[in-house]
Amino acid sequence: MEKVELSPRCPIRTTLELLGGKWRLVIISSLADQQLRLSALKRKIPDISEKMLIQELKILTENYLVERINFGEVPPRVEYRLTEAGKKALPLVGSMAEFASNYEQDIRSL
Amino acid sequence: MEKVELSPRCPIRTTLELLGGKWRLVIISSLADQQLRLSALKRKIPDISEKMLIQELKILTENYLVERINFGEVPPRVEYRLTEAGKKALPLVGSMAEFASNYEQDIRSL
DNA sequence: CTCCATACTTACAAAAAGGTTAGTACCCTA
DNA sequence: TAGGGTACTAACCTTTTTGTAAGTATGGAG
Repeated sequence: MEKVELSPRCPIRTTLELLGGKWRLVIISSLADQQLRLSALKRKIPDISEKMLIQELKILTENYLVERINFGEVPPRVEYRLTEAGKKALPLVGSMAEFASNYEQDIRSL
Repeated sequence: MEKVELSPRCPIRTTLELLGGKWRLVIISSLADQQLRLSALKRKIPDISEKMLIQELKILTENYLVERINFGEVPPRVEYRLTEAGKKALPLVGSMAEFASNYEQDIRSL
């Protein structure tokens, strides 16, 4: 729930602390090519609960992976986008996609 | 605890189901270049509990990412190694390491 | 015949993650 | 002045994950 303080130098652990869990990478990949408001993210990730979405966005923001832009309007308008550090998680998403596709291949031919 | 049945086609989800959690990728990266017996893995990952190590190895084995080799000796001798499918998780470990290193850079210059 | 080493199991408990539901604040519009 | 749309909070509960501690099986060495 709070800002992550990194454990002593296992890069896997570091990455898991920042990006682990069911939703963070899904959120990041949803922001890959457009900044979106909360309501749009909700629509893009239909099965996430509102609580988790907001909570995870908050953590990602606190860790400088996502930036929150408040337009100060009423009704509220807030948009989220990846920071430069956050964009660097995208190759990881790519690796995961590739692993998944390889895996399904490999399993079928078994 | 049981063999994973894949959810309908989100590659991130697929990969998380197979490799998510605190230990699986650590185990996989420990087996990257040598097949090891349980006791050796325990030494290599000192802070994993025996139960988790065995449990996660079992799941990885059931999902064809790790192979269990039983030498049928007494006292028991069992070794674990990555399958071809398991080796394909290594680039993912690489991406995670790179992300972590980038991240620490980016954070420092902030 | 007792003990040892190794892999593994089981029962239980604690902690973390995720989900549900109801509510708040804000100003605008009707 | 009542209601609507949007982002967000809070209290509570369930489920999942992880950890702890004790115990099992095996055959050979002493």
